[in-house]
Amino acid sequence: MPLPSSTVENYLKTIYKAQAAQQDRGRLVPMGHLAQALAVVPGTATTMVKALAESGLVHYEPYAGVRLTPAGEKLAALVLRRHRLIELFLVKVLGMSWAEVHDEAERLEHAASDKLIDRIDTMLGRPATDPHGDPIPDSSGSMVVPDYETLLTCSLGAPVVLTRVTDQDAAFLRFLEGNSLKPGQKLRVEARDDAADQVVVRGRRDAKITIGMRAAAKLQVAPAEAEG
Amino acid sequence: MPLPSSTVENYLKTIYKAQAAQQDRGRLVPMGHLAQALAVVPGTATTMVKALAESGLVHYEPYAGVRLTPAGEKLAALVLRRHRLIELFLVKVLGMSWAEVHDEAERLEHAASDKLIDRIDTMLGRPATDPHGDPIPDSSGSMVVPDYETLLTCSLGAPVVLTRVTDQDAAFLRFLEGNSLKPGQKLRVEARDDAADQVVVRGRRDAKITIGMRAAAKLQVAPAEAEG
DNA sequence: CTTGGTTTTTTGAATGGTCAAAACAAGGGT
DNA sequence: ACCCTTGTTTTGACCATTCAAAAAACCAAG
Repeated sequence: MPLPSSTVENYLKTIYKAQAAQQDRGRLVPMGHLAQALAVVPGTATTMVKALAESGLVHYEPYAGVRLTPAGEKLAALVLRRHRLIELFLVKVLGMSWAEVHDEAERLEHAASDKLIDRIDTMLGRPATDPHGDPIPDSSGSMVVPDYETLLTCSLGAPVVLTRVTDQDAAFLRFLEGNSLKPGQKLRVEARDDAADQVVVRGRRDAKITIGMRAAAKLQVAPAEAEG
Repeated sequence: MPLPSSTVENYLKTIYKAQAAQQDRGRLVPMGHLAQALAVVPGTATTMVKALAESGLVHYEPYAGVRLTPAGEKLAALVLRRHRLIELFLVKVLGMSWAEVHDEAERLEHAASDKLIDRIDTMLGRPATDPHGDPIPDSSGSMVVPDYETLLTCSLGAPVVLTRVTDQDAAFLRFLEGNSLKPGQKLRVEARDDAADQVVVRGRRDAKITIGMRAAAKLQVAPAEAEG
């Protein structure tokens, strides 16, 4: 009944993202994974998850893991909505860099009222994605999650558009920005070399950019038609 | 050493405002007053204040009261700065009503980083006051506190400008707004009647507005020259 | 002075969130 | 089947913040 604390919101958000990250939604998230993602010891996660289960926000199976209930999923999606709208707002309206908005949003998401979030949403024209290309849930908590290819899986030579970056690390984002690798940028994958752990990309003005495969997997793309 | 929690920030802010509200800065704020302002029982305030004294943020005299040290005063001023810049930002940039921004700012002030606050400050052109006319401390924590008259003390008939409203109650602010009584508005006090608890004011388009003396004391004004 | 009433402090207990470390369960070799 | 590793839960403790209620200090009036 009482508002969820920011701790609760963070647990739900983290479970949500862990579920989304594993191909099979609906599978249980192991406690260890959750604890690590939240930077707490496993015992703490167990305690907290049992409390969340009491409140009907998660389904918990001892020694197996945890999964959001529909109620928990909705709450988590609304936290994500706040987070992503705030990020986009900070970039678009306050001119902050996409590399620094994540931490800021991480704190503001627990303090902003629904009213404020709705205003931001309206002011930004009900945007579909945040600066990293992450989809923004609507006010009822539902969200379309497009299933993109990555620079690791898309076909060689095909023109694509960078649509989503699935890593919020500030240093990584600054690197991308320095190479004009932001959502919307048109690209082609020129070559991949498994042995050398290299993916060679042609970006803005045909500039050649070489990145590792772990990084390439974090850059999602959609097919592009025209020339850029 | 660690960042102050929002609880600590709220105690400091409240002590600061209590000190400012009593004519004599430097006088001790009684525990009872502080407890009431923070909506906690007196014992809680005592406990917390002793901890603040340990950290060197306040000077505490048992059975007498509490006063901010220079360190505490600076911290409090920076909280106030965050609060007031956020309020102004919400009004100016997001178009929210001045009646509803107080509560929002009350939560956001503990979550916004210095970087964000500086950006807001810059975007608004380093404003001197918030939507209620309260002065905004600069980033070093210093602030000019002008000493205004109120609608209760200014001379009858003299043209004045409303400069500051020292009450954040949403219903009161909505009432003022409905009568065009916002900072910047030119006014004259037409009459005062102690017995009837009435202050009669001529405002926008010479509209006559009658308010009680308690309310009049909360409206601060400065002398105005020209006609409005 | 002494008494009475108000304000303040103390004490003991509760809550939410956390950790460290001991105890426990699960599941795959050999 | 057994053991051993790995992951998980339990236990006991701690910190910050709070309340309720008992005890103490203060102060003004007689």
